[in-house]
Amino acid sequence: MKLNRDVIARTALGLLNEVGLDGLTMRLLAKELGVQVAALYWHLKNKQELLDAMAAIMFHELNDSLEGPRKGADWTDWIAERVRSMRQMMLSYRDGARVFAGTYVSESELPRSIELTLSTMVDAGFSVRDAARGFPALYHYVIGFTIEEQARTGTAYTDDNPYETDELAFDTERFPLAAEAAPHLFDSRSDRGFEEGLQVILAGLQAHYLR
Amino acid sequence: MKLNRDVIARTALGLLNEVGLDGLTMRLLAKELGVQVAALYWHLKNKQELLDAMAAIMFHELNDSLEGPRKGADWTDWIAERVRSMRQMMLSYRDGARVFAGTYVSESELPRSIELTLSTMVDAGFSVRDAARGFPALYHYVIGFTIEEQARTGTAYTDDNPYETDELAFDTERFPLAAEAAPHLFDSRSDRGFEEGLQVILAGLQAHYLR
DNA sequence: GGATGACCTGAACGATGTTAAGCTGTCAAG
DNA sequence: CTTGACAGCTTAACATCGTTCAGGTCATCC
Repeated sequence: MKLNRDVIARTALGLLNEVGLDGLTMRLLAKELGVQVAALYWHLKNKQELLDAMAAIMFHELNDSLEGPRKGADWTDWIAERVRSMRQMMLSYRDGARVFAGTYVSESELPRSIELTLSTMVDAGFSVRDAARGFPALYHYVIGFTIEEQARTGTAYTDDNPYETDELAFDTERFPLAAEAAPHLFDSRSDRGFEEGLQVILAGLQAHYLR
Repeated sequence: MKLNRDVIARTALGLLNEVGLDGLTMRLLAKELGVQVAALYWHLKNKQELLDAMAAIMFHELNDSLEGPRKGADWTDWIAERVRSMRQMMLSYRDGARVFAGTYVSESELPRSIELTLSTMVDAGFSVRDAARGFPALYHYVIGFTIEEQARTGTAYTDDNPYETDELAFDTERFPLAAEAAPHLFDSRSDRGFEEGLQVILAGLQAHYLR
């Protein structure tokens, strides 16, 4: 198999799910490709460039089949679905959020993705300014949520993951509200929590800009 | 000076601002403390425990002087101020968000901090459930925003930081909205963007739960 | 058929986190 | 006052990491 930037990055993403971000070494990646380590440096300047290429593929995966909303569809449905699929994309790779967040994507799909989002919101009544200022709230929410989500199940703690203490318990006497809220705060079905935050922010965009 | 977990972690936080997270090595930290590397492992099991200790201090710094809102004050003012100071705390250390996010804090201040937040929201009319489900939207927003913010000015790219291309320009023909929105999307005064997202989510909490 | 250049190997460099074994002082027990 | 234990450190080493560099191999073009 011919080696190139893209094959390397895809193989790296495959390995990511087996070994996690900290376990992803250049040597391991080279072995997986049946090649010596130094060969990778013919195609990539350094490891950061590998991570960028991985993030680019993730971004591509998210946006290449992206279409605008159907005529007449509610803008919130379309936006919500985009945000959900962004989380799902990151969740589909171990440490996916850490790889994706803060890695620059120069993909040509970036402007198209932005344009589609803006036009959907503008069609719904946002000004361009408001759409551009408002949407990042959702973007940063997904990033933050998913990073925290994956940190809880991540590799940072090989054993004794402190997040896995069953039901963080609060002192009912001193912290009655926290104790009552604990099942909601540490719900293991984090889909619920994600969805509710998403709805809150959508409601916020509506309330803050559309009336 | 006597060495202990706390002194080590505080020194590490001091070093962080000079060398960044990737530059923060155990050897450098030992040198700063006038001690041999292995000495650190008497006080810490491994580097992850150092990071946890650092995050714990950051959390402490944020919450030890925390007070509830004044009687009669608007709940959004108090919540907004907490969220702002959380961002400022993370910004006050290089790579602060990466250190803080996804690092478990077992501080005894955690329940008090949660209790204070919940009670403020409950006083404002939220049910305990809604407060517990709604507040994380803000929390995750700050995390995501600040991580991205610091990634843009971080150390991942020693030179040629691709975020610093002056004014990401979009093709005005093909992406008219994106081009028009560019000054808002890549505003270097990121305080503005942060504040607006914050207001959006607060409006969302209000709209989604309080009517 | 010899040169060129893309692509890869082989071997090394310095730096990293971490561990094992041994030294040193303090301080309580005898 | 001596002795022994133990906290706290040093010294030395290990495996592994990202990265570099000089030198190979092999198709391609003049």
